[in-house]
This record gives sequence, structure tokens and C-alpha cells, in this order.
Amino acid sequence: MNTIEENNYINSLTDKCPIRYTLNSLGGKWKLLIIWELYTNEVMRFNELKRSLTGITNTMLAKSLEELEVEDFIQRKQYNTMPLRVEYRLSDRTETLIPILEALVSWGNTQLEQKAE
Amino acid sequence: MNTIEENNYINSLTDKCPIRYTLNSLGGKWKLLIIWELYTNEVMRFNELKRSLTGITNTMLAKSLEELEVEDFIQRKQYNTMPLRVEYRLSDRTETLIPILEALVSWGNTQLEQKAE
DNA sequence: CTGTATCCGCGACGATACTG
DNA sequence: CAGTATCGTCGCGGATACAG
Repeated sequence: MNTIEENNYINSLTDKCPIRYTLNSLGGKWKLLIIWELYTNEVMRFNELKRSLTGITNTMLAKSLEELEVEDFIQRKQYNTMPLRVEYRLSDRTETLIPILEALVSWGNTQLEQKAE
Repeated sequence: MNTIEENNYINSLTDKCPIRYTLNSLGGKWKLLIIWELYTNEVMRFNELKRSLTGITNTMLAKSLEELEVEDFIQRKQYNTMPLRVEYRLSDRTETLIPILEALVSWGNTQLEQKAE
């Protein structure tokens, strides 16, 4: 381990392995939750998201939104009214992800029910 | 934020929200990869997994396997031969997860292809 | 061969104050 | 309202040596 060549190889796996790729772009504590919120609510503003995502901070919400926008999972629309108004919604690209997320939510709910027994 | 009541509430979301629950039990860098390896190879030994999961360390593999076993995602079978032999395989519980993982892998591959163009 | 024990860096994540 | 700026912390993940 630890030579430059080996590290490069490990990093390059993100561009080869679909699971590593997905974990890399959608992993972390908040991104899937944000996408799910935007899926169920269609269009949301910054503070609206913040209220929905219990426990998230300004910093993490802004950072997550920015990364999701750069990777084209969501779209940001800014209206220069006063006060400022910014709307977030899912990009087209994300639609292909929704069935998987729905399956995941369904699976998670089943697990939670069985745990409750 | 930061009162005990609020923190308890946030933690309790893991027992309510299917996404938080899933992230909590299967999040992190290695668990999905381990499950995928065991799915494609059926039965694997410790060092076999280590060789397959490029970049993983003893510590992380052991820790991930232990947590996955505690939550009954995988099963561990030990043969007290000399040298020691331990086999890992998926638990029945994990079968319901496989279609989702397959969808995820397929989705990730599509994204990687489009990126390559 | 299959792990533990130990130690540790670093980056994810968070709290708070402040700005256009 | 929609964020930045700043600073702090905490634990995930890693490196290495060693054990049964």
C-alpha cells in the first residue's frame, strides 16, 4: 500500500466500480434525504428544506446542495426579488434514480416494522 | 438545537425514517461492497474478501464484517481446522436487498458510461 | 489464516456569527 | 431569505504490529 501508483489505482476505482461511484456522489449523511424531500415536494426553498431535514445545519445543507447541483442531481433557480427567493428541484437525470430510492424506502420501512415486533 | 430532548429526537429518526435507518446500517465505505462481493461469489473467506476489496485494511474489513453479522446481513461460519478457516455468506434477510443493489449497480454503470462519452 | 490492539490523521460534520 | 465565514470536534477509516 501507499505508493503513488497504488493510490491512483484505488482512486480510479471510483470511475470503474458502480458502487464506489454511487457512494462517492450520493454517500454521506444528507444527500439521499435531500433528493427524497425534493421528490416528494417537487419544489422547495432553502429554509423549507432546512425545516424538513431535522438536524441539518446551514453549512451542511448549503454544501450538499452545491455538490448535488454540480453533479446535476438537482437544479437551482434564483429569483432576485426582495427578499431573495431560491428554488430547488430534481434534475431530469435524477428521475432514473427515483425507482431505486422508492425501493430503498420501501425496504427500509419493512425492516423497521419487523424490528418493531 | 443541542438540548438533550432535541438530540434524542434526532437519534430516534433512525427508527422512523427508512432512509436514515438504511444509511445507518449500510452506510459507510465498505458494507455495500462487501455485500456485493458475497452476492456474486456466494461464499468467501476473510483473505479472499480482502483481496477483492482493493484498498481495504484488516481493521475495516473485520469491523465491517462484524457489524454486518450483528445486524444479520451476513453469516459467519468458523471451522477450527489448522489453519483456521472462516466462511462468510449472505443471510436470508439480505436477499430482499439484492434487487435494489442490482438496480443500483446497473444505474451506476449507466452513469459511468455516459460520463465516459 | 483470521483476526485484535494500538495509535492517529484527516475530513465529514456541526455550531455560531455574520453578510448581501 | 439564502446563504458564507470561521472555527471546532469527533469518529470514520487507515497503518502497523502482533496474537491465537
